[in-house]
Amino acid sequence: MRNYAHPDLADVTIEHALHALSDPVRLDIVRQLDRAGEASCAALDGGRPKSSMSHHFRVLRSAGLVHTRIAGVQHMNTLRREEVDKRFPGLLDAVLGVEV
Amino acid sequence: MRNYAHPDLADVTIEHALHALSDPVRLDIVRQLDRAGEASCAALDGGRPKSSMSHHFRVLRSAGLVHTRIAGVQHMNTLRREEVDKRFPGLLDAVLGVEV
DNA sequence: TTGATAGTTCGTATATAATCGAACTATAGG
DNA sequence: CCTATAGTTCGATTATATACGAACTATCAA
Repeated sequence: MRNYAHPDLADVTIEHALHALSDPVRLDIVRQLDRAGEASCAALDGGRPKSSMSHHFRVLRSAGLVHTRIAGVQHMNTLRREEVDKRFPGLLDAVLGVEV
Repeated sequence: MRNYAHPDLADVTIEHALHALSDPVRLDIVRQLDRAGEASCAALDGGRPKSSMSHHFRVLRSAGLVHTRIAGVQHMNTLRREEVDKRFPGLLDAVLGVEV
């Protein structure tokens, strides 16, 4: 694995983004990235198996929500905030702003 | 069927709402209700079987997004706009405002 | 009361998604 | 070169969703 492909936000549908956000594990990841700014996969796993997390990060990347950069042995994730905000204005604000 | 139970929005999670909105058929229903204000099930079916539509309306109701009132032989649906806006501020604006 | 209309419920088939162990790949450090 | 670490990929299992025909229920109108 040299590096990841990240889709152009123009190619991401709102359905795709909503689906990615509708899973509790992934929503938790997104919330943590929103606070933390950048984090490795391991830092966000909450005790779940690596293969499960790998699956969820893949879904988040394919929905254009998360960017993953390889930094040595770690894969560092960030929210694609600006791009997502441009493509889906107000969506992340709404989702992240909810009283839980 | 005398009438429907509609959940209190306080009992609806954001995950549940996002999941309900992530299906293209249901998103289409929500868009149409947003424009039309109120519509029967049949008016929104786009040629799909009644049993399929019944399923999707049930999901939308259980996510607190749609209210259904029985009017004679028809079941009239509306978006629960105000309540959803109070529970998930900005969510419907974001979802309905997207460039398709 | 008969028939038409609108929608539900049930059952089943099929598709999609989540979970996670095991084997694998890549990088860093000793 | 060896080992540990971080994460991926594969494959199998299980869970959850979707799709939709068929039979049913409720209402209205003739």
